Amino acid sequence: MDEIFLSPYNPKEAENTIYDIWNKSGFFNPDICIEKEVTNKDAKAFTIVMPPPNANGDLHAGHALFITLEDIMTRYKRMSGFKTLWIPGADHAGFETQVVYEKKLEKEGRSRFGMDPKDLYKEILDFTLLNKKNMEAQVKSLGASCDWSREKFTLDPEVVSKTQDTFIKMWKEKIAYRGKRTINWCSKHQTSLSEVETESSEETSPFYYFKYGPFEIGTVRPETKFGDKYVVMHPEDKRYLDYKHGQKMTVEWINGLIEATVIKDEAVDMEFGTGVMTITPWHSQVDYEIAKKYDLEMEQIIDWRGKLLPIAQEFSGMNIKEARPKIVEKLKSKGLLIKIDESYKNVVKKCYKCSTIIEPQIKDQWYVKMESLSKMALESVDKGELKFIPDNYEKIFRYWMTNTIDWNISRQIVWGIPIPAWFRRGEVIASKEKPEGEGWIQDTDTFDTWFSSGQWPLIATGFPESKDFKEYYPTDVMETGHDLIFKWVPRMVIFGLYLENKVPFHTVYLHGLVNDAQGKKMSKSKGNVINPLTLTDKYGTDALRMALIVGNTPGTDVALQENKVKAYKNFANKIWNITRFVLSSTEGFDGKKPDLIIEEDLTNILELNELIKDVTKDMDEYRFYLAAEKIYHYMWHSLADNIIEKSKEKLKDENPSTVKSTQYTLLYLLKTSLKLLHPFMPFITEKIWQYTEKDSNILMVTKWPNP
RNA sequence: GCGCGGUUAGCUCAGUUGGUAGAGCGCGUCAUUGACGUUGACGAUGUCAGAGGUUCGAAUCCUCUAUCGCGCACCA
Repeated sequence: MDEIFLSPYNPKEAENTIYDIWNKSGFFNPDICIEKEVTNKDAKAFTIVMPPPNANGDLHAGHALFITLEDIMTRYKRMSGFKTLWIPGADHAGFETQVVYEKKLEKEGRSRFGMDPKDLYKEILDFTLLNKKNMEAQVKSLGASCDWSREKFTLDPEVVSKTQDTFIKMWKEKIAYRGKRTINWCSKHQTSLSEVETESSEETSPFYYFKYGPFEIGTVRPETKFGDKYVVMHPEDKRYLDYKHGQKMTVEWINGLIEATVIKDEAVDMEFGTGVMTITPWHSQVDYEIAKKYDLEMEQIIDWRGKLLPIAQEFSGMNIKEARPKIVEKLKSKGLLIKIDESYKNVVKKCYKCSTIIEPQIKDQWYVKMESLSKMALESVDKGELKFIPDNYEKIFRYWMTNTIDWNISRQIVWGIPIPAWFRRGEVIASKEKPEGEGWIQDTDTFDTWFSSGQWPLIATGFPESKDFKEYYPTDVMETGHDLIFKWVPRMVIFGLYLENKVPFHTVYLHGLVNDAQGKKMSKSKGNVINPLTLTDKYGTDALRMALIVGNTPGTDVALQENKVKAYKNFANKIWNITRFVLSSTEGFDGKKPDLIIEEDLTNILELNELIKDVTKDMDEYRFYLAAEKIYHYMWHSLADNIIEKSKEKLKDENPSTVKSTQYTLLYLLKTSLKLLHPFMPFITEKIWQYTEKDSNILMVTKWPNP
């Protein structure tokens, strides 16, 4: 027996060398598995595309969970004889990274405004590439058996080019279009945001009632009201039957007299407030719809920095927050303020990154028509081409796909894939090259990250024509966080169907959030963020992996408790000592199956075979949380506590065939257990394999046991 | 308001098609030095949120209620 077993298991030491052994073996790459004949040439493919971690910082606990899950699937399938490919990636994470970088600039007393966009881009690129290396090293330290030779970065030239091609195709087919409409504007980040990049929170705000000619109008936003010259009410509202649609009247307003026009429209809720409202089409989605319907004038009141425009006269240039009380004060002094309801609750939409209140603005943007695309996505679910784990997410997916609005794909940030479009007066052309003729100006906007990420399964496998694409697309499983069920998953499905007429994967496995030990969401402000790498340093990667997997059902959030990680470190040591016992008890044993296996050993082998059956079924049905626990329980409480205990007597038996039978069985049980455990605890199992199977291939490519 | 999910041992959570409740941590008693003290043996603790229903039988299926969490939408 090797001396290494005389001291307790040292995860750090093992992990440092084991990953290199795997990596150098080349077996992360299915081509090499075939070349070296550990996988059959005509084996069925199993492919996972890794959701590319953002290359803008350290991995968090959620990454550790998803890497573990995907690694378990990958290792299991590889051992089961599949031509297994797990493609890693790195995400430039457009807006996310730009926000991270802007914070960095802010700390340095700098700002992106005033910087040359090219310089800014270069700086963010350097920052990202540096972090990309860091991120990759962390992914490796978690044991990910992905094929690094196929890694892709979301800003690789071919990725950029293919993303742009898709856009041009969509433009030619009129699925992507240029449109002027209400957008979500973050005045801090100076960009528009999609619906999923905003978050709403309920707040209590003063609700003001003002006199507007003969009417009383209510509003929470007096600062937008300068230009309000349309007063809207429901056509059937009995209180206002005397007023006719289109009727004009002169009313006293914030900065003097204004000519107001009566508009009658069903959009007004008669029950709400006084049933009368004035509209501000430029800064409200609902108002915009009304204005468009009657072809009303629209005027911008608030500029892109959140300041009032000259229309506000004396308030011009003032920040809206500061202006609001002053405007109310002025209206009050003119006798136009009727009352203030201080307990009004409304929902405020905010930038999900900086919580700046979103200012609806009207702006030309690029949109993708969603209706026909979401219909295709729904059909693929109907046809059973797309399965969700857990299955209740199918409902959420359907809900999301039945309520789609056109998708704003342009962002006013430099860090991203440029939108290949050109403008000249009223003309628009989508093209990578500058169109013929003079006067064309290139679009400076970039794509929403999800526009490129949505094509990731295609692009990562080499769409549209590579050898890999033919072999590995459609992929098999998309494993990602349940919060991406509406942000990302539908977009991948849509692009897969749109570009290739196939769903990009047949199974969507959704994991939950990793919370702190009390089950509370981790957040920097609460200070309860657990860095997975401090846990792996302390207890080993295998232990963290087990702690994240056991008992964690798909879709359910998991509480990450240090105690639990520690418990699996103990387990690792237990395995180490089982090995120590088995190796020391089988010294001199030739390893060959003896002619006689005594009855007790047969029973033991049968028991393990039952476990293999059970675990294999769990693995096939994605119940990793059960499989892991069963193997754990078997090794500790059957193999160690019972079988090994009893073997001590048998090994002293006078009959050499009893001894041989016992030795053979102990080795068999240990080695088989290691195979079963390998996808979950790859490091320690591989490490031990080096001592139990000196002459054979590495455990990673050893066949999964048959019962 | 609508939707989804949870409510099981002190804590964090499992419980796959309905068949006398499980894990880890924690707790109690005992053991003690040749696999392992990062240990072993034994043990305690649950009206499975509540009520009603289906069933020979319900933590599991159905209905309602309470409560927590999350998501979406909220109209000036």
